[in-house]
Amino acid sequence: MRKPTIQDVARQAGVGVGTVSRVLNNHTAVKGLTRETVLRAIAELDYTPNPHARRIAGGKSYTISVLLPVLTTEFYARLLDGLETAFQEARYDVAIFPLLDRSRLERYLGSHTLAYQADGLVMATYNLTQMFHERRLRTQQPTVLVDAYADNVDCSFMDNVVGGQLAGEYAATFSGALYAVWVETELDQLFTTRVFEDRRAGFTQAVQDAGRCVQAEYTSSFDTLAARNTAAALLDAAQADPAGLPCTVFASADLLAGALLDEVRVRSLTPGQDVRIIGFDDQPWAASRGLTTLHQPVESMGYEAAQLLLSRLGGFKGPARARRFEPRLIIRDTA
Amino acid sequence: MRKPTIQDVARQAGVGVGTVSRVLNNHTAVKGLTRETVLRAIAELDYTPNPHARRIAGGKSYTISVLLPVLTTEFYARLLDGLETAFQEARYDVAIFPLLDRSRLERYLGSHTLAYQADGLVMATYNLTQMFHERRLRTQQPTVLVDAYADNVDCSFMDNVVGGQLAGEYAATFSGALYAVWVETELDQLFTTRVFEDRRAGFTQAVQDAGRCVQAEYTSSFDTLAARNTAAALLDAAQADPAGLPCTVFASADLLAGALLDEVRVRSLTPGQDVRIIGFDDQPWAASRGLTTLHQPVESMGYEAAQLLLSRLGGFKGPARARRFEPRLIIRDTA
DNA sequence: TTGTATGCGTTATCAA
DNA sequence: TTGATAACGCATACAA
Repeated sequence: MRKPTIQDVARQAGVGVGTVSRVLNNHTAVKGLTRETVLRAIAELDYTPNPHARRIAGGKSYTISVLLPVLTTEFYARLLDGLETAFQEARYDVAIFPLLDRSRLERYLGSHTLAYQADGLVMATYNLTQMFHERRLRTQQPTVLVDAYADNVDCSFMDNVVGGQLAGEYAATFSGALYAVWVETELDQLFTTRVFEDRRAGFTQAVQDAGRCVQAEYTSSFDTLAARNTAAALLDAAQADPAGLPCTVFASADLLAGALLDEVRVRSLTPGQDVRIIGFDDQPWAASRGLTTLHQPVESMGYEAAQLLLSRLGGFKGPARARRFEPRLIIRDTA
Repeated sequence: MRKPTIQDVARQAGVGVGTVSRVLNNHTAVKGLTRETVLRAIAELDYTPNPHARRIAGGKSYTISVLLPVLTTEFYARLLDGLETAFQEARYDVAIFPLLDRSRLERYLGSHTLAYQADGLVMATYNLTQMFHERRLRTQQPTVLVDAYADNVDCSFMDNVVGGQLAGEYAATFSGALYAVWVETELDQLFTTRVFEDRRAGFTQAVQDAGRCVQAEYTSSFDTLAARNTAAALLDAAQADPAGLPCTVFASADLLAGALLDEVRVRSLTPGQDVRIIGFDDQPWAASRGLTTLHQPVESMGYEAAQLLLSRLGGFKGPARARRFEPRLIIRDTA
């Protein structure tokens, strides 16, 4: 059976197509009663507007392309949630371009689909911007950065420096040795982010300000095996040092904190007592494991990024804006 | 400046719009000369057809939705490559729906976008099909499975049983003990696949057929730390056993093989001599590390899946077809 | 083999 | 506030 069109709805409601269209788009106040009638007709016919027709008539694609690396899925799932919620509210489609690797990025940039496919671009990785600039791809479309910061571009970012500071301030309240585990900066420049550097900077600053110093710092790649080995090395050192325990460890990502928690347990040490642990990210398992960590308002960051872009699409011409979000310390059992 | 339309091209080429359209779609032989003229005009104007107009005029979306889990990115990047190549040739767009988690699946199924957005569906995970059936979502659209098999649905799949057999046959040619490491079946039912069970079945069969038996089997989750621990346990056992070395190990995924290779090196054993290793997947690093492994024609599998779907879209009405692809043993240094 | 005309389902413009 | 109607850019049936 044929899909109902706006014509069918208009007929059913006994109004003109224009009116239906206006209801659909929340246009200039359609009179309450008429609006009701139209909405009822829409419901009765189970009508869904044809997006393609809308696109050609409107001369826009009503689509936003989101370029995002596929890495720590949890984070990006939440980010997408925020983005999609906002865009759906504005009747925009979201086309996701998962950057599985560099060759796929090339593919997207090469394909002309971006030209027609998108009214705007969301880029969820810092270096992508650089790439766009380098390659003179100063994309025609309005662009917004999420979870990244750059001048002259709208962006919605997480203040990882503050996150690190919160961790540092809290860690400094505990007596005993202070340790920190950092994430090795990735080699792949495409997906490089500054988040870990930022967390480190904030933490170091806060610890210094508190007149404390870090006993030892460790670095691990973002990988369970490496994290576990690093945890073991850290605990070896702490246990060997007469003044090493109790100690407080800032693990700059929950993945690292989890590995440390495992290793602490294996050694029959008590988390939160012998070894206090502060993570970062508030992964889904963090609550059940009692991990003290920093929670990031990722959805809000995504939602706001979308709003920034939508305002550009709505004609906003002002200078680039930056929206800052702050992680929040969640105190649980481990510290 | 306005984007050129098909009208502009027709004017520039001195032909009718119909002719331009025909050239665009490789329709009924347009005379060679006319074709040339049109193509030149297209090039001169740097014309790109407006996909939205095409969609509404054609009454189709010319878009294929691809639902795929985001797991072993390497594999899916290659799979997408095969799919996109085929669909691009047929002037179909590909909309990717990365299933980061279950809630996102719900989102896709719930949103009406699939209805208009796709003429066909590619599903890259076995259980998705089940879900579609269970939820009576017997999708209106023609559907094809990739890297999965089911009755009554077109599918293009990798024969992991044969892959396991090849590994088993080759392993059986070596004297000494035989070991195997399997991947723990994932708990998340959504993304469950049968690939590891299949590899195991094939391997076991081949080893039995060769009159050999497996000394010991190990299971590991798909994770570097777990893999490394498993490798250590295996080598502990082998080294403790007077007849344990030299031995041959089938690691049913390169991730496991890599961890084993690391552990072998750490113990100053010689891969390919003390411990022969056969992996599975042929990851990008496999060649440089000399890993003997099974290579899967993933791109071809994707390409063929696309062809199956395209033939349905072209009106093919026959019964469900299944295209089978076989892994190929790549012998390098480790075995 | 090619050109012309019509239709696709919206949005936007202009009257009413 | 609403209805009628002209775009939007392409595919396709039909005519030439």
